[in-house]
Amino acid sequence: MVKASTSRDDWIDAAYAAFLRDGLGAVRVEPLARALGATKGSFYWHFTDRAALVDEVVARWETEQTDAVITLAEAGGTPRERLEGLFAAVAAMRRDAAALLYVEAAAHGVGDAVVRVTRRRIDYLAGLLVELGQDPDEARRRSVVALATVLGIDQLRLVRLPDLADPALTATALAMVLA
Amino acid sequence: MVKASTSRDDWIDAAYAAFLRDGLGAVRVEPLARALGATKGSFYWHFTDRAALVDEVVARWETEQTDAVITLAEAGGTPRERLEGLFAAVAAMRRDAAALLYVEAAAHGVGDAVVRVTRRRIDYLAGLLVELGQDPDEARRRSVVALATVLGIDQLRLVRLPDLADPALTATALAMVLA
DNA sequence: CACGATCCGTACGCTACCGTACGGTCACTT
DNA sequence: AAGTGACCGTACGGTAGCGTACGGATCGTG
Repeated sequence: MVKASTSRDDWIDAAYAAFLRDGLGAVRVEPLARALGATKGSFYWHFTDRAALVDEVVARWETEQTDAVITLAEAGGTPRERLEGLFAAVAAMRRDAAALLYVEAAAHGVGDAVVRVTRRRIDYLAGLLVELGQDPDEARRRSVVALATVLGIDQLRLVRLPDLADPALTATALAMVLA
Repeated sequence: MVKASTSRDDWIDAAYAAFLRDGLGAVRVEPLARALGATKGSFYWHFTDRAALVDEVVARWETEQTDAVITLAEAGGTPRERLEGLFAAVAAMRRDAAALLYVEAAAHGVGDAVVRVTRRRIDYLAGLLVELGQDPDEARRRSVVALATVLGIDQLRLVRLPDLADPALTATALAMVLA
């Protein structure tokens, strides 16, 4: 039996999936409607416009890929455990094309949200490094570098580089941050 | 006095500028024509289609942002000097939105070229690190991490993070690669 | 049963872009 | 002066997407 109706959350689910696969640019109303077996009539009932859907996708990105990761890391006791938990959580998470978000943010009107999330990420990591005894300024620089590395690796993944399969990569990156 | 005609190179110049500013997606025939004060009639005389222009842009990206950088680094004598020259050249270069290329490559049919350039970059850096006595596998991993870091920082730049202005960032990154 | 609210499909106009057709201009030749 | 080829403008058709108008269906409730 087919779905009777398409809820607001159905639209967000589909949009988030499209975002993970191909970036924010892939969050388009008519293709999503086709994929859902619905029409724009439904969409424009649940949302005022495409931008509203994009906002929802970015909000979900923040909770799933920042709140959740930090919460997971906080499970650790010592700062060292939290740091390792953070790296493990980030390494394990499926981010797919989410890296594109930084690139597409401005064009889609969600630049502010992305900046805020970026700050939170850097602040959290830098805080851990300070707890581990690093100099605050140096900790901040290393945090920026570490975040950049994750974003860059996601980007490299998009062009399918074999080197990225190496499981030792995470260990190397962690060592480089701590050294 | 106005330009009499619009040469093939004029088109490529304008396209490359648009690429640096907003990525490959901004390489569009009609907007470029407007910017050049020309029309599509000129464009389709010089190029078979938009893909041909995109290919030229990517070729230029390779020579300017990979060939040139490696050539510059090779000016150094010792491996250490070449490594520092490489980092300095990369830090000094205006890449702007070129980071987007990794993201857009597949969609615009230039994935192969980007993969080849990426290999060259990693190979060159890994070679230097091996010369400096690092284990080949570890050198490769660190090279991947270093390249990813540059790409990621370019991405962060797109959302205008203040931390990126810190001139010590390059030194930190270099130290992390060497440590 | 009736009726209002909720939800959705269809059809439309609008914009932006790609690529083509075709005619016109201008500078050299001969 | 006529011809030729390089170069370009204009006009067109085609596609893909956004947003709106509006009519119809369905369902809960009095």
